[in-house]
This record gives sequence, C-alpha cells and structure tokens, in this order.
Amino acid sequence: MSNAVDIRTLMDVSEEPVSRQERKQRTRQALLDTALELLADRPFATLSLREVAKGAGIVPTAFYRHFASMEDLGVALVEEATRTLRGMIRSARTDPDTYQGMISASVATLHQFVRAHEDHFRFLARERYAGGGLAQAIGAELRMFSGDLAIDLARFPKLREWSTEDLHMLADLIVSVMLTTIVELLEARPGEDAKITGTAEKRLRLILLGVPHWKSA
Amino acid sequence: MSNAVDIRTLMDVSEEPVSRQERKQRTRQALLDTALELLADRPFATLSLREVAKGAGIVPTAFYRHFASMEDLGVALVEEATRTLRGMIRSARTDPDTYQGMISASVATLHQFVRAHEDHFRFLARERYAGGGLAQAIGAELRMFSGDLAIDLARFPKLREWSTEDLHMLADLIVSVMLTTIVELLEARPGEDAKITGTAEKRLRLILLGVPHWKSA
DNA sequence: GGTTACAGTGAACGACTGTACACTGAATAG
DNA sequence: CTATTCAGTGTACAGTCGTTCACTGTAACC
Repeated sequence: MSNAVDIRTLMDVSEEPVSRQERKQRTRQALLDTALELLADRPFATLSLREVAKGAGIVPTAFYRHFASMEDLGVALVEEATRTLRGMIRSARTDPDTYQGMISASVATLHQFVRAHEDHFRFLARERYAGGGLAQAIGAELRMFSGDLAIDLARFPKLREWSTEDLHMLADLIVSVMLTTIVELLEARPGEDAKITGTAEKRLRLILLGVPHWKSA
Repeated sequence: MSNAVDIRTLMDVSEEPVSRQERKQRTRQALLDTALELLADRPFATLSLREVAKGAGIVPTAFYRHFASMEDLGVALVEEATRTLRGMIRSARTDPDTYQGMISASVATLHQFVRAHEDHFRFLARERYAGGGLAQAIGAELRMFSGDLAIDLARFPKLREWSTEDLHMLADLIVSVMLTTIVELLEARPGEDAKITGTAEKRLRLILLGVPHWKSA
C-alpha cells in the first residue's frame, strides 16, 4: 500500500529528506547539546570525548568528523553561549530615558535570558574562572561587553564629562553586579527569583545614586 | 668524627629527631602543597590521586593514610584557604573613623594578602563557581563573611537606620567588588597592581557615595 | 627488649581514556 | 548509471586511573 506509515515518521517529525550536510550539522549539534548537558554539574575539563560521543549517539572515532579535539568543541561551545549573551545585550539596549527605567528593564531582560538559557549561562559562569583557553576567551568577551557598556553610559547627561577611565570603572562595576546576579539566579531555589532581581535592582540603584556626587580622585 | 655533617641537614634544616606523627603531618602538608601547586592552572576535579601522591614523593596507595579520597583532600584545602581568608578579614578590621580611611586600608590589606597567598586565593576563585561540594563550602564561607561585614557596617552612623536586608545588599555588593578585585590581581601582568587597587578603591568610593542618599524600595 | 602500631611499598586488577587504522554504505557528483 | 565522497563503524593498543592486598621497616609502647 502506498499510504503505509514511513518508519522515519516515528523518529523524525520532519518529512523532507534530509541532506547529508544537514545530517552532519545535526550530529554536530547533538555533540554540543550533550556536552552542555553534562556540564550542568561538572567543569568542562572533566568531560571525556567518549562520553560526549556516546551521548550524541555516535561511536568515539566519529567525533573527529566534527571537532579536532575536545578543546575545539569547547571553543564552539563558547561561541554558542556568547551568541546568547550578545542576544541578551541587544535586547537590553532599548534607549531608556531614566536611570530607574533602564535598571528595571535591564534586570528583567537579564532574568528572562538566564531562565531561558540556563545551560549557556552556567557554562559561561563555570568556565570564566576555570583557567585555560576557554576562560581567556570568555574573559575577552566580557571585556568587550564592558567596553560597549562604557560607550552607552557616556550618552547619559551626568556621565558626559566623566573620563573614559572612570566610565570603564563604572561599566566594570555594573558588569560585576550583573555577573553576581546571574550566579545567584543559577543557584537559586524555586521561588527566589523575585527576591534576587529585586536585590539586583537595589544594587544598581545604589551605584547610580553615587554618580551625581562623583569626583574623580 | 663526631662533627660529621648529618645527611639530614641537607634535606631538612631542623636538627631535632622528628617524631612519627610529625613526619606524617609533613607528608600530609606535602600532599596539600602539591595539590595547590597543580591547581595553579587547572580545576580541582582534574587532579588525580596518583599525580598528587607522586608530587608529594609517596606511592599512590600511601595517599589513603592521609585522606579517604581526593574529595577529602579538597575539603582540607578549602579549610586551609579559608583560614587565610579569615586572617585577611581579621587584619582589615581595624576600626577606622572615615569611609576613605577604611577603603584604602581594606584594599591595601586585600592586595597584600592576595600577593602573599596567591595559590589560596586562586583556588578559592577557581572552585567557587566550579560546582560540586567544594563550591558549596566556599559559598557558605563567603556568605558568612558577608554577614559579618553587614554587622560591621551597621556601626557607621549613616547606616544605623538601614534595614538589615539593605545592609546585606550593601555587604554583598562590597564583597562582590572585593572578589572581582582578587580575580583581577590574580590575572594581572606584573606592574598592574597599582592600577587595579586604584580602580578597586574608586569602585568602593562610588558605592559609598550613594549611601547618604539611599532610600529603600 | 620484645611487641605493637602504622607510614610507606610494590604488584596486580578491571575500568576508562584518546587515537590509529581499515572498513561500510548511502548520499552526491559527473 | 557509475564513481566518488565521507559520516559513521569496529577493532585494537598503549596509557592512566582508583583501589585491593600482602608486605616491610622503624618509631613508639609496656
């Protein structure tokens, strides 16, 4: 009978015949997803090529068709996670008029993105201080983020005459509050989110409260 | 000849015949020191019992005379490192009169301790976000530190009428600045110390500048 | 001075690691 | 329709891992 159920329907919702490179990319993504899953409770350096391959449903040697080494996969993971991070930053950059509006909007965006991509943020937070090549890559990304923030901050009236050095100091301070908040959200027990975001807003408000009275050393 | 040089003198400066438990303690310390050394550029979870034993000059099986497992050694390492941390906090608690005095004195103490015990602070910073039991133990220690700081802060005139919640918010903020500074010092290239401590002082000054104008909620 | 406690030894184990190599079979190219 | 490309397979090997066990030599004890 021509209308017999295709066995592929049980495995794969999509109907179109997948091309070869598409299959390859799916396996690659399966490797990345498996790694991210295993990274939920241990550092990247403890992952083995074999268990990642097994999790993705391929034999160990096939791993090399996608990455030259585990470190290579780590780099790809950093790229994927920082893409999420940049997405968050883009979302948060909604030119606000007031400090207060900027603060609560930014914290809300942060909260939303962390909850939607916990594994990415957990990975970044974990590996940021783990040492090694990944930590450096993540550090460079955060420094870029801080630099962009400093430029954004320079647009505010009260900050217009600040030295670039002081602007970077302020931007780094804000980034460190954001980072602390991310870690708190990832460690939170259910129901604590509101308290954490509330505290984050307070911290940022306190910092910006000092801005009008600042005199550089 | 009775004044012949004892071979032990070449290995060990002390003259007295070392007792058995003293020898044991030295081996134990050698294990801890070796682990700390290896931890300079990798996470704790990647250390193997065998290489730590080898570094301490004993055979792998002898490791068990001192620790039941590597995780046990990790706990001992957390205790050793947090002892250093508490020493720093004790040194910094020199009842100052002014904010400014407190800030520069605290940052100076921080700088001095980090440089004198880089491996302890590197270990704490690395494992703080690494996940697992050690991270929890370190987190608990930091929370205790933050709590003590909140109590200290309550003694300042301007902070006397703050709610305990807001005091904790402020203490956490200060701790996070301290942590950021520690990591910056550990990642610094030679000669950057003054710039980093200077920035740290600025960040604290900015935060405390907002204190007099704070209104909760 | 004889006995005990015990830090450290050395061989052996089964499990796991990364990687080399020859292969298979199906999608793709000509 | 035939030839090629290449993601994935299966076997194999040399290391390393944590842990077991029976052992040795000496400091400490009675």
